[in-house]
Amino acid sequence: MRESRPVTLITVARQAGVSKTTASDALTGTGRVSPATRDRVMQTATMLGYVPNSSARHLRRAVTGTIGLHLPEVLTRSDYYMRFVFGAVDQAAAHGYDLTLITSGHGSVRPRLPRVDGIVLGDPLGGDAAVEHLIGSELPIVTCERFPGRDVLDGVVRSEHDAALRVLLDHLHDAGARRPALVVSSGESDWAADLGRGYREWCREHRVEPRIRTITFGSGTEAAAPAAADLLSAHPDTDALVCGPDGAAAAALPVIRAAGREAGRDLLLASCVDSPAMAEADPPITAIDLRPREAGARCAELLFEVLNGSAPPGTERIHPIALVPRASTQGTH
Amino acid sequence: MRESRPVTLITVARQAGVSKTTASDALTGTGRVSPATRDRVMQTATMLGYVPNSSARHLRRAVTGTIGLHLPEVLTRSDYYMRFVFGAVDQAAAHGYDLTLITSGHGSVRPRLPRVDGIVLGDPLGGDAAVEHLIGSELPIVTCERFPGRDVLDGVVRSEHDAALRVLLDHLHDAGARRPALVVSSGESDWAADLGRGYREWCREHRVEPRIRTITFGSGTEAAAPAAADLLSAHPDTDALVCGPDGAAAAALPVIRAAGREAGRDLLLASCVDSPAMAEADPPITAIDLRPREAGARCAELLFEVLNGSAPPGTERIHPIALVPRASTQGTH
DNA sequence: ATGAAAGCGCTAACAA
DNA sequence: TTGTTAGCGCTTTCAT
Repeated sequence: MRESRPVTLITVARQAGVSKTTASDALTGTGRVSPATRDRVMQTATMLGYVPNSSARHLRRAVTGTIGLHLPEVLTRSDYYMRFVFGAVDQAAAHGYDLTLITSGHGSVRPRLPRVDGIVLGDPLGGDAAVEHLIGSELPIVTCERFPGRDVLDGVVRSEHDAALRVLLDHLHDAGARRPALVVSSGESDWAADLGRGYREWCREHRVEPRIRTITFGSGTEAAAPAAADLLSAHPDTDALVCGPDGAAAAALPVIRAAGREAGRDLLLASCVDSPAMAEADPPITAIDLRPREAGARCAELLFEVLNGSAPPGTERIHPIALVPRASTQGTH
Repeated sequence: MRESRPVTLITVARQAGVSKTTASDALTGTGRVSPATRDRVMQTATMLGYVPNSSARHLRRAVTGTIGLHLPEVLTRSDYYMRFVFGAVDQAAAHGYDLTLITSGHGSVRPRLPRVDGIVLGDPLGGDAAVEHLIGSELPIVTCERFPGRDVLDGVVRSEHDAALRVLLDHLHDAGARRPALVVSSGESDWAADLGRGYREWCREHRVEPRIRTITFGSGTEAAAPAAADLLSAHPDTDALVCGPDGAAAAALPVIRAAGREAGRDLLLASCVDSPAMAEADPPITAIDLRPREAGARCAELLFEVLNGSAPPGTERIHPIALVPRASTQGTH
């Protein structure tokens, strides 16, 4: 037997012997009703299993109860973004919000604005038309990492990737590496730009020549292997390899073996993005844990604060990230 | 300047010189209006950038426009589930539906039923209290894989894992393996039960003794390594290792090396769940591609058909899966 | 401290 | 073929 009739506010009100208004005020806790009636109403509500109809509520309040999330189109390849999404969904749910994934709308001609109260942009890429379009919408926007070439919008959650990379390079140095090389994505993303900068600065300070190979953002691991191979053949005395893109370090492992080197011994290897693949590689690969789930949650959190006015526009929050040392940077001591 | 006033149905109607109803009928395509006015209304709608207010629509139609998705609590560890979710979200979006992730509600005492029009259960585990609760809700339910010990609910999308495993075992046999072993999850999931059955049948037909180690569903890769190690030391003449759980095969690689064996040469290795980690392992690991994204999409699709009555209750759909041979099962020919 | 009434934007029923 | 009216469930005036 299907549920006969959903329990509405009126059901509760009648049962508790009060008006719609009072019932509403009691349940939403506006502090307008006496504690006594409030308790009574709440009790009957729980008893009847009342669940507010969010469509009606949203209609009345002229909000959607939904936030939008846009990510670069590398989704399925990336453990990082998957976790980021779940963190954001979690946090949204905790605030009673839904989350809609905003696709870049390859199909539709004029990408329609989604019905959302605000937007989170994960790793906004410079030159991304969809991102530009969203920014033009005047909706509250929080980004994860800065949008290259623009001021902070309503809010930003970002990490100090340059500093973290320098910690990683110091760690490699401690393990004996003197000529570290870097495989990194091109700089449309603030993250990649940060990494490049941190690396170059470190090299300057340590008076070593930068050895960089750049691959397309989101190109994934196919591009990483050739880049690593090229790097190792061009500079055979490289004693440490740092890979930026998610998963690239794992893809470099076969290349390293093919070059007759041994990861973790005569060639240190590290990744700027941690993932299960890094932990389970052989040898396990040292990586920077970007804590994507927390990052996603914090972006959503900040957006809610912007929405309710408790965070001023332009708020910037630093999301801490951490080095996870593993066998791949053990060296020979 | 914030958007002055959202464009509503009335705006469109007035602009097109028709009534609310006609505008509505024109835009929803009920076939009540003349083609001429229909075109005119649609044109003004696009011109004004009209976006229907889904809260109002849902309120009126007495639906939520949302489907629920419940998964076993192994989410973050599993590439499979991540993809599954995105497939379902995609499909839902294509039908104008939102998707709410249903958590097992560790926090709340009495797990509240979510406001959804129907539910997809991914890999429902026997004995899962949250799943039982959802099933008791009388909401339309579609499962991915059968719910152990129960009849098909409103619909099921499932794959023939036993058959696929037999194809895999034949493949190993062709590559010279005669004594294959299996690491699999315990049988609360229909998937794992299927695998166990397929393996035992194959063994019986080929007159070899089954060599199985069982680990907890969702325990991830920590449990897989010891199980594999135990298997190899108990049966040193094992010449092929098949791992069920997502990622377990990659975790087995170090164990295999430690045992002095070489994966793909004197010990074939395969996984029952494909993932990027399998493709990028060294050597790349043969696996069964479960096509999770498509599976998620098909579950959502079937649920929609159940909701609009075009699929009869109890509908069962087979989701094809495929073996992806890689170097890890090359053997010595 | 509480009620009554209006109305959010939409669609289904009833008219014409 | 089209228009008018009512009402989905809720919150917000405005009144008491």
